[in-house]
Amino acid sequence: MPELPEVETSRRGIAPFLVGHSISEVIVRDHRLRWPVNPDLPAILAQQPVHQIRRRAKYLLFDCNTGTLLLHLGMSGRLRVLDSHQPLYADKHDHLDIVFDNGYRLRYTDPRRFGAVIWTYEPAEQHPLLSHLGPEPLEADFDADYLLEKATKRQVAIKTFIMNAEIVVGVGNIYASEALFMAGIHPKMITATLKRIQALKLVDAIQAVLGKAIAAGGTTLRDFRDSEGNPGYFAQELKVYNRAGQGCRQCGHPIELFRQANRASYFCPVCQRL
DNA sequence: CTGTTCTCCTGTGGGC
DNA sequence: TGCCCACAGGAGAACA
Repeated sequence: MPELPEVETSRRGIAPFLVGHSISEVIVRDHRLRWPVNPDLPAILAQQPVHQIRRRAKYLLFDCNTGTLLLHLGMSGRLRVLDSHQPLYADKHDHLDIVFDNGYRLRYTDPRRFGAVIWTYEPAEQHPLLSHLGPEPLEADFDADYLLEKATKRQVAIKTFIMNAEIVVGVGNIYASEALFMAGIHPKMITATLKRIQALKLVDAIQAVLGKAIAAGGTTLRDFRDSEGNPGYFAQELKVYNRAGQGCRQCGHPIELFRQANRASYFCPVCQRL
């Protein structure tokens, strides 16, 4: 479910309630996430202040005194902040609560349990899950020169390439399709044939689509909700994703759908060229 | 090494 | 209404 804009929307929603406050209690109702939740987590986190909540790729990083809590939402994860006046009934998939000493409670919900909650004592960026990640798409080191340099060494379809977190992080199936449409590039194009002008357009497109999606509070196709339970509004701005058979917003030709690397891939055969 | 496919899990929507 | 199948926003692991 969540790609970079949805994770960033969640971060912005929860941080004001939690940053600077200490954890008083951690309740793990189901430890069976992508990796089992460390049984010592409640003891480790108790009484620790959360100094900041950062995002790296699609991970949220809660910086504490002795280490960092890494949280990934997987496909169906959600975060909410409950206040002390709300009823504490826990639903079927409410797997974890982190209670803070100001009365707020961070609740992690994840029906498919593809998400992860991991404690690390080492600096977060040195953790094996983070240490091989590529640049953040919205930061300066992600540019056309970088993308071209990586692209010329590969023989992969461009959509697979930009969804590879070792190349650039945060671009999932929705925004990969959207960015390629904006850049006028066919999703099957082989990376090694990428021209400089296309690399420039693609970097611009990735940054533009992610930026607009963050501003809209993310994309809600079905599940995604921000920390207050509201949907994201970028779904209505999608140009190709989930629009198979509907007219291209630029040329009117029906949007096509095919399976690429086991994922749905949407494109306009007129506006996007190999 | 590169590139592709499989896998984890539950919920939902479409076809019959 | 019910049953069955295909598929869903991620990404590590296993495979060729």
